[in-house]
Amino acid sequence: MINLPNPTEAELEILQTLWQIGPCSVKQVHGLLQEKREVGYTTILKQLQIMLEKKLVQRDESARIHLYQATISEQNTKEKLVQKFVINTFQGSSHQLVMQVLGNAAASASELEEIKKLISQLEDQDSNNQII
Amino acid sequence: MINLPNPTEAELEILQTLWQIGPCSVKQVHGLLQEKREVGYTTILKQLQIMLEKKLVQRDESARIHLYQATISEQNTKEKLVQKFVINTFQGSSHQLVMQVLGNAAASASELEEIKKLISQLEDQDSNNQII
DNA sequence: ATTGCACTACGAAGTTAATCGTAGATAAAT
DNA sequence: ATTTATCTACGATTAACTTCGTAGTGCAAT
Repeated sequence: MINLPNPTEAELEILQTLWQIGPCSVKQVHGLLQEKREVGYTTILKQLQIMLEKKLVQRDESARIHLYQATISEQNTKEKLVQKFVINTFQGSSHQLVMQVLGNAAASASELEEIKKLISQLEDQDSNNQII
Repeated sequence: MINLPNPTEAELEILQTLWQIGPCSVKQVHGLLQEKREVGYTTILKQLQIMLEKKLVQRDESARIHLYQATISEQNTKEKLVQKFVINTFQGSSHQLVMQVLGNAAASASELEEIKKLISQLEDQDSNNQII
């Protein structure tokens, strides 16, 4: 599996809708994005064509209306983006990022609960690793 | 206080060194960055001049060797960068970002401790807010 | 005084992103 | 069969970023 380039900002915006609704036409993508901001139809079309060249998406050309879908997973893409961001902004310290975000964003009690739960799981894993 | 533009990637790299060592000359910045990657002296000089125009830095021109320093704080800058990143990548859900990072990066036990401590503090604040 | 060094100023080139307009092709509607 | 609407293809533009070379300026050392 070759390594595809990270999506740009505009590309990510499009990917988000592809991840959300699955294979779809330019028109559909444009329709959804149009709700968020003013953007031309051919802009989206062109972006999708560029993304096709970059292999960020693939398309079904069997019908006249082409259907596009993402070739990269949401999870994996976001992992890479986070990784790059952490390197650029926090010199690789993801721990610093977490502290920053938690200190900053007013997390709800239930969200904090969820995070605590995840931490417990991680700690369990850690201790297992050490025991084994 | 007017709102300055977010620093670009190259600008952020320079800002990190300014934050680290305080007011300093082009030569000093270049020296430090040179350790990380090959980069020309005038590249850094030009960047600093551009950053000066953008008011991301200010400089002391009293001596022949100009001294640059950041006009924006590390904390505040990173907050804004994180905010933008969360919007672009996680559609505004910083909670999602935290889950992603924690699940991903192998945090050390002590780091997890630190995060737990912060969460406890946040929870205390929350309950206080609710009581009052 | 002349030469050489260190620093700044500035322009220019190369890239990448993002956006859109126009033209061409295909299908649908009259 | 023409016209109309809908899509795709493609070129062009604009702006931002990054990088560096060259030229100029002033200080220092001979």
